[in-house]
Amino acid sequence: MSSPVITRFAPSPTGYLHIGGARTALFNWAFAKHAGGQMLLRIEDTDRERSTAAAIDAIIEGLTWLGLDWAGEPVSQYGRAHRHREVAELLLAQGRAYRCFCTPRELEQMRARAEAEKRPIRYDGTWRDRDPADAPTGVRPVIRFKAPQAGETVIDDQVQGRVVIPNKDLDDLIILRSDGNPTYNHSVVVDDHDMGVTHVIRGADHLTNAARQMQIYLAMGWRVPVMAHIPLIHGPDGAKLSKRHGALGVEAYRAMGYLPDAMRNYLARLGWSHGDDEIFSTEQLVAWFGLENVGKSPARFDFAKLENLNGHYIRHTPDAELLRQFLGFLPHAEGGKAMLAKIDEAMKAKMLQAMPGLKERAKTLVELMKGAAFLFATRPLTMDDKARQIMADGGKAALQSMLPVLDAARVWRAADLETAVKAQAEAAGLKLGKLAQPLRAALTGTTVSPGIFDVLEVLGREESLARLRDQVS
RNA sequence: GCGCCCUUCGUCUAUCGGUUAGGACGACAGCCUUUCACGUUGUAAAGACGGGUUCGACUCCCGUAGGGCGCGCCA
Repeated sequence: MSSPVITRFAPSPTGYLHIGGARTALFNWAFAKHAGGQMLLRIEDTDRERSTAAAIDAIIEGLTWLGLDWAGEPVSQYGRAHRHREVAELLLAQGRAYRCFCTPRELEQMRARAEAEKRPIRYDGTWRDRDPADAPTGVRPVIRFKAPQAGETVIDDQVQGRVVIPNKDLDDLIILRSDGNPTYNHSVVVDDHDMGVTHVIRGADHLTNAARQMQIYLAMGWRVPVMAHIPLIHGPDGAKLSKRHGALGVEAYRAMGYLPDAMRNYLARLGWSHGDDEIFSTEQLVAWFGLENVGKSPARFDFAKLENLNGHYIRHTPDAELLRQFLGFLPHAEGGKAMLAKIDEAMKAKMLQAMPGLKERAKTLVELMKGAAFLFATRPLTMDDKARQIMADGGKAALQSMLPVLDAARVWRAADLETAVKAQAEAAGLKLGKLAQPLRAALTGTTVSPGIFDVLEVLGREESLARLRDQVS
């Protein structure tokens, strides 16, 4: 029996939980749960300017919405700075690190020169073996890790395989800034070690960092955790995921009306697979998840598939539960709060009644919201001047002739009504090209509606049907 | 520029040396439905390229091309 698995999700508070981060969290979570272990949450908040309470809340809320939990309280990396400093001093004392007195300006010049000469951009090791007595006055030094210069660093990655990086390509990284604060690569190692993390699962953008971090583990004589670098998510064009491609926070997806279950399912399938299984429960994900089934190539984000999946989850969620989720979604939706304010118990009952017809047509909760809008229309429905004119011009006759058809149909949508009215009008020899739009608005009270007969069903068929006839005649 | 990684239908993927290269989304066509949606049936659609290794390569090796990531006193 091996030691319990401990994974961690370690986002930096950027203001929202990035979709890629959400998937990383999901993988960490699923892996830990699968192994009967647990996931920890650490906020990489050493960049004080970015680390606001709101940014941290966004991460926690995003994870919670996705249904991912973690053990214990979130760890603040910044809060552990003293420990990072302590380890840096230890490395210094052991001769595994040294003080570097180069100024940022000098380093910049060094980089510029290297670039101009087409040389690898790397710290040249000026202070690596230089006598600290040569130190210029007035320069606060940083502490650099004394990285091995020969040989290679090998990462036995669970996803990427055996990755070999020549040590000559890794320079002496700064572990402690001149202001005494630790840098990322150093903090990560100290924290992961101290927190007992057994498996580090993170984005492939950290692969090179893994090599540098491993050198620190080795220098400290610490056990190196199992590494797994999962491929990044790309945009539809194969390039980096941009804002317009979906590089949004999970909050944005929530606002777009995606169900957390659908999101979780979609994200899990992005880069991971279990044979031909496409739709699976969280329990199945946990039961099936393994690093060996994570692919190595980046996956493109595909809204069409997400939407399809979301539609499936909406359709398969029991009405009452869907209503509950819908109500919880409204505060996050554009215009949702206004709708929420109009929802009382009676309205909830109506919505529940209309739900079977509604959810069949909605791929997102936003569509569900639009679909439900007809329930809020005030009655009797009113016609605007334009509609009235059209009715006088022959629209009334056309519509009247349609009543038997309307009556027979179980469900009508505004868009369909438009088509049907046009067809009917043409058959009657009427010029009603412009009839549909205003008529639609007039009859349903909204521009988007699942249709008249949904209204009738919910309000009471007889009465409303009579009211509709009144309007037309 | 240097290092590392990636490459099967448009997209997500299965395949772990021998398959008619399978599934899903999307697309198209039909059925169901007096509309839409749902459902359902079917069609088109892939191993980047070039060399090897092997009786046999999508699968293993090398190269080329294309793409990605990294190279901060950011994380």
